Amino acid sequence: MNLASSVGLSTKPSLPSLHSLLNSYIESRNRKQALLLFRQLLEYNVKPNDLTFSLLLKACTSSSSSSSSSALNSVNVKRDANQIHTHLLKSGVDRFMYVSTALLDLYMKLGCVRNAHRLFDDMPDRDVVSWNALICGFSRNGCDFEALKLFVQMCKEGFFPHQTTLVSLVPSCDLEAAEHLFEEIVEKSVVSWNTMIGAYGQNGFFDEAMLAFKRMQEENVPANLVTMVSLLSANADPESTHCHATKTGLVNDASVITSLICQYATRRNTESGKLLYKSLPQKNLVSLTALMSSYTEKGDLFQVMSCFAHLQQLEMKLDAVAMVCILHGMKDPMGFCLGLAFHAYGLKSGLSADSLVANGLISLYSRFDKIETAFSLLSEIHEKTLISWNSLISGCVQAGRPSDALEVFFQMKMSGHSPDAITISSLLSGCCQLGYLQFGERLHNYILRNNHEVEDFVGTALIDMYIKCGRIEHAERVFKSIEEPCLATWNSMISGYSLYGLEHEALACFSEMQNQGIKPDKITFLGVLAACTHGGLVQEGRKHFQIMREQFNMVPDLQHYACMVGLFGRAGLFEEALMFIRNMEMEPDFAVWATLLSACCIHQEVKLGEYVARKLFFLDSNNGGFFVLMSNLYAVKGMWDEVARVREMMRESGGDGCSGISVIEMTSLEDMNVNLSSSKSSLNANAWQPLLSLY
DNA sequence: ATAGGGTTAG
Repeated sequence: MNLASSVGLSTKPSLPSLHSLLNSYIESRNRKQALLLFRQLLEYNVKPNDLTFSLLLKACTSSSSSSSSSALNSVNVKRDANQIHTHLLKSGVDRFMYVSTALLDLYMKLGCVRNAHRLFDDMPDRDVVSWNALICGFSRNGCDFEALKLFVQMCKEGFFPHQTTLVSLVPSCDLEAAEHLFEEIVEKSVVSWNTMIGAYGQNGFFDEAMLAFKRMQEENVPANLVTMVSLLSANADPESTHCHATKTGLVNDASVITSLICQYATRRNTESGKLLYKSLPQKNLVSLTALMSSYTEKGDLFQVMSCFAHLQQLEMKLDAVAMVCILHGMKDPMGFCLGLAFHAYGLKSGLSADSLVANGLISLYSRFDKIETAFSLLSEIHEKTLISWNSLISGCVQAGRPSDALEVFFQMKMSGHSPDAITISSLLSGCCQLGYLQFGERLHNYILRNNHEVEDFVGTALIDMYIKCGRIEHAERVFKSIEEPCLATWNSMISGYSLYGLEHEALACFSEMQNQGIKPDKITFLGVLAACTHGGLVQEGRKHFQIMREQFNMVPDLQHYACMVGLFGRAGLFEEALMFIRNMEMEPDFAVWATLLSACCIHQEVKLGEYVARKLFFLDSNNGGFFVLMSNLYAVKGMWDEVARVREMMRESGGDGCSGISVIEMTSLEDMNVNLSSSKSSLNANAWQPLLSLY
């Protein structure tokens, strides 16, 4: 390839002319051209100086590849940085501190922490700027402890920390230390305030973020667009922030608009999001992605697609993030077809090579039980991240193939990844499906031994696993070890007690939860009502149903109604049950009537039972469950002719009444094969072999 | 120097 023509040079260039060319590449963010020019300069035996390197490094740092969000992570840039490093040493320009510092900064931005550190160690002299680049780099790459250690070392060596260094250290500290650092800053600039607001927000201290913002206003430091963005990501109220941004003129900024769209989306307000997007003078992909994501959350596929049409009208192209967002919205069969079309778009545009998009595709295919496709997608990812593995593991579990999930988990371990909270909670939920207590216990041990935090998700999954595997006392122990259980954790425990017929424990748990200031949701009430039903606590059930509607303004779902019908029916209060069904705000479904029929069986109510069975037949004649119930009801009353008639109807309708499968825990591979080789489960004994000796 | 859209989980 002719390098000269590719960068438009035909004669030996002078250094100043090369520098001005490099400057133009920096402006157009063209890393590749800048490097080509540099290579050509070497071919022409022009000696680069410190400015040449400085410009070249700037071109690398500011480079933005066409679409991928992970531009700076690419292997290519890392390779280029290493080459520049070599030439830097060869030419002796590394004696210029500012050039070495620029390279150090690039290494840090690429995540090459070790290279950066070595470069720093090799530097003959350091100044505050190079120290800052090093400390800031460690902090940005999540090496918080290192960053703090270096900060101390820097102070020991007599350097006075600059405000920048202090700011960059804030994310490395826990919050209290950050506050101390912050108070150390005498002249607090907008940037310092923004950093503190951001730190509060990222740690979930939303009230503190708001307080810091108020203090900042009191001290007459004017907010800028970063303040708005940080506030919004600290869950600030979108309306009042919107108001503030409008008054200060900051609402004209695209990133503020994007953040507002997102924050309105958390309140399910897509209408304001749409208006904000429309107000943008320059449409851009990031804001549009935020808007699409708000529609995705709401399940409004039509609006997602019209956003996509809008994007095409503007002749914009999707990038990886936008693609992932769209794929995430494909949740029904129609969506799956569209998802396939977007897979094709990804293949044509090259986007599907991005591991982000590949992960999104894996979840898409698993959502529709296409596990084989998901498997092959994973195998094609070159740099498999933990998220890629997790996507497939959770995909298998969701598709009802927990043993495949375990197989993938084993492969993941082999490839050198350690499970995180998401891996573990997915696997635990897979254990529930298999009733595989032993493996669940191993995961629990793994969590304890590796000091994994038993946080919301893992804690809830553990409790669920123990409950579904018959060990309520273990579930209780886990529950009691959690200091501040979240709503889902409380819900698990309440419905667990209810499942075991421990209605008083369930109700005690419910009131304890409210004492702790946790607001119940619909799932909580499902557990509470089920507890009342199981325990025959009619009055308690009535009371809680009323509390749910009147005190918490919730509209009951069909499941809540079914629960109540069961409560009345089991107590023999058939008139109340029927009145209740008549007064429902929605059409009773199969489950509601089936609950009543089952109560008829208990109380041998043949006449009502026949009436209900007819209802059920018209609602869903393919669901044969009510045949069995009816047949049992007649049998209890000794009405054998009727039993025979029902059995005959059952045969005619094709229902065999025995499609259930029981799974019991297997303690050896032989057991497993015996128990499951003939069932629907895709359990693969070979996959389990290594697991048994895993820990 | 501080920041904007996204994926995996109960």
